[in-house]
Amino acid sequence: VGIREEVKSMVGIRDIAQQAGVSISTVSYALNGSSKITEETRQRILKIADELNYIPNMAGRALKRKQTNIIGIYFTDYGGYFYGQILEGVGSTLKKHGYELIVCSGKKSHLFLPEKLIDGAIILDVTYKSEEIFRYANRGHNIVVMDRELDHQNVSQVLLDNIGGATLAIDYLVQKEINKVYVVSGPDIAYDSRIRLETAMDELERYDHIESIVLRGEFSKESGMQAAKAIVQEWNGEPVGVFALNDGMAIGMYDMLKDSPLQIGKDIKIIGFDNDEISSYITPALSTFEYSKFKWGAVAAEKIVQLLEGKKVKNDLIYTTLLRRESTE
Amino acid sequence: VGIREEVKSMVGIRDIAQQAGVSISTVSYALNGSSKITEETRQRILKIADELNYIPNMAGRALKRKQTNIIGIYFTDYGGYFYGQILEGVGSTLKKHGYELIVCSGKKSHLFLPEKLIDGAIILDVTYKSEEIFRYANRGHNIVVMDRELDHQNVSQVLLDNIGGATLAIDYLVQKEINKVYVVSGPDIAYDSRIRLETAMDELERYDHIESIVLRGEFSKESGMQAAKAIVQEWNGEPVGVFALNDGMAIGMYDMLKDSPLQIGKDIKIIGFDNDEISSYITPALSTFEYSKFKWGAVAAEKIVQLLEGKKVKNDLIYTTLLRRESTE
DNA sequence: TTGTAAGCGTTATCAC
DNA sequence: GTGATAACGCTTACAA
Repeated sequence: VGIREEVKSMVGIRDIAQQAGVSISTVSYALNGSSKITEETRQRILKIADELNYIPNMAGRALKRKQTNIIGIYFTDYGGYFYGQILEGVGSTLKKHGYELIVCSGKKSHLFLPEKLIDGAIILDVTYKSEEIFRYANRGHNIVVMDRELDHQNVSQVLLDNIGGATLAIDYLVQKEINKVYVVSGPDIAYDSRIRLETAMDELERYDHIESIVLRGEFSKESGMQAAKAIVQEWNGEPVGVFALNDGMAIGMYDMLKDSPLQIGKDIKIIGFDNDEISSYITPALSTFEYSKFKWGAVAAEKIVQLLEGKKVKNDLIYTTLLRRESTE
Repeated sequence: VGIREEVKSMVGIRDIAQQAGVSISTVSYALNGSSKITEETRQRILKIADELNYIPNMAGRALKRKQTNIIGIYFTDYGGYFYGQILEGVGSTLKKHGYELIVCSGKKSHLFLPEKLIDGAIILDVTYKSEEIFRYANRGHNIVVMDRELDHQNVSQVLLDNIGGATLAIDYLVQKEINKVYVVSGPDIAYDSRIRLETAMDELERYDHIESIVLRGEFSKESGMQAAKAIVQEWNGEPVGVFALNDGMAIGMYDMLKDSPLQIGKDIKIIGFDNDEISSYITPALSTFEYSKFKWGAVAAEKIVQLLEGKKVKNDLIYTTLLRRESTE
């Protein structure tokens, strides 16, 4: 009782060979579609393999082939909608090229690459240190990064056009008859945050009459609420603009502003980034920057395949477009 | 130019052995912390391994050990928020027990189990046929299912308390002075949908004065819109109730009802299931059934670990609670 | 066309 | 305590 049932002794190519009365190499050839074998024996072997429910052992195969045809994608966490779309893009593209995709998270899974469990990695994970990526790239592993700049022969990048987006965000806000613009930043470790912040501040400098204020956030809803609180406290009745560096924080601000005198779209004009699914459902709908997450993933997938095929790979940019909604009138 | 850079010839235990002037078995012992070795030689070997940047090869190890310490979780698709919470639960729990988690999707990845790339599988994926699960279970593989009933020595289940939820949903609606209740179903293949539908209809039969109508949906926003359209068309001015078998469809209904004379919460009282993140942001906020997705995942993870440890495992149920919000007044 | 045998990188059983 | 050596399941020269 309660004793562990051993996995039924696996059927391998030697079992098939024995059944078929041939050698294991013949079986291997038959299974792998080698042309060195009679169509007749192949059929016979295939039939037996099927009857025995043969499924090749990954470890044995990988050990010999030195590849698994599996790509790993790394995210900071498992957060929502955002990743879903990317995964659809990556997954469907990899499938076309005969690769499987697995989603990984956590420090230990970083080893999948040097352990050779996966043939390549796609990274959108701030907790994955660039230094570590470099180390693996130096070992000869192929990697695509979606969240940083990294110059290496074995690494390719697919980044968002944060600069275009952030510039446009500011330009759009300042034409709204506003004298004060808050920029709610993400964490410093996040590349997207750094670039958006830097760009926004540079752009704001071009407008002398605008007072600009940075509020530190963490890309989380909670930090958005904090930022909103600060804004409410120092509000002087004049309309203000807010560029939240992601939608999550903007949504957090909504939660806070609900119980304040500031009316979104009128007293406070908010613009986010990333086009979260929620952004179109909240009231008033949130202006934001959208881009095809599917395409972003698909392009990343193409890059990793090209790297693995030894092709020359250039970096790419995913463009963003402004969605004007009610939060900015 | 463009020639594929070969992965630097991997350093293995034989390289370490050579460097250290010992045999490979000694190295293996040192690395795996065997007590048959001088602390001194161990330190020396560890140092060399570190200098050489040694990382064990997964395939070699898995081949010998016959296990990988990796668990795979299977979802129907990569859809959003819902899965994120579950993954946090599964991932953190598995980590405690020394297992890694990978997220898989797609037919071919089903083979990871018999290929022995993963030690066990957690399934929440309607496209994973029960017949296939049975087949693998019969081969001796351990599996936890979150979306069906399956009686097998090597399979354990962690299901939602759909019956409790659906019963309560109907009871709650009928006390709202309503004479007509629509049930918007999910697809037949989905266990959760079947149980919720069945339960709701059974419960509705107990109320003679209530007219009940089933509208077929697919758990998608689009199918929710279709359902709403049908309801609007036959509306006679009397308030009606709707039990949407998931929040996604309820949200789709909102989209449609926006341009109709029916006012949500007054003319049409809607209740969903699953507590999507969006449900609290839409206006009016959607009444729904919530449950801890984190816990659901955590329990599933515990089950798979227990199965792998050969322990006796019993099935489990995750309870749901009604969130009363404005969509039902 | 088929068989023999070496080897992929580990682990683990023996001897010593 | 350490070292040969045989597996693990598969692929692939090379031989027959």
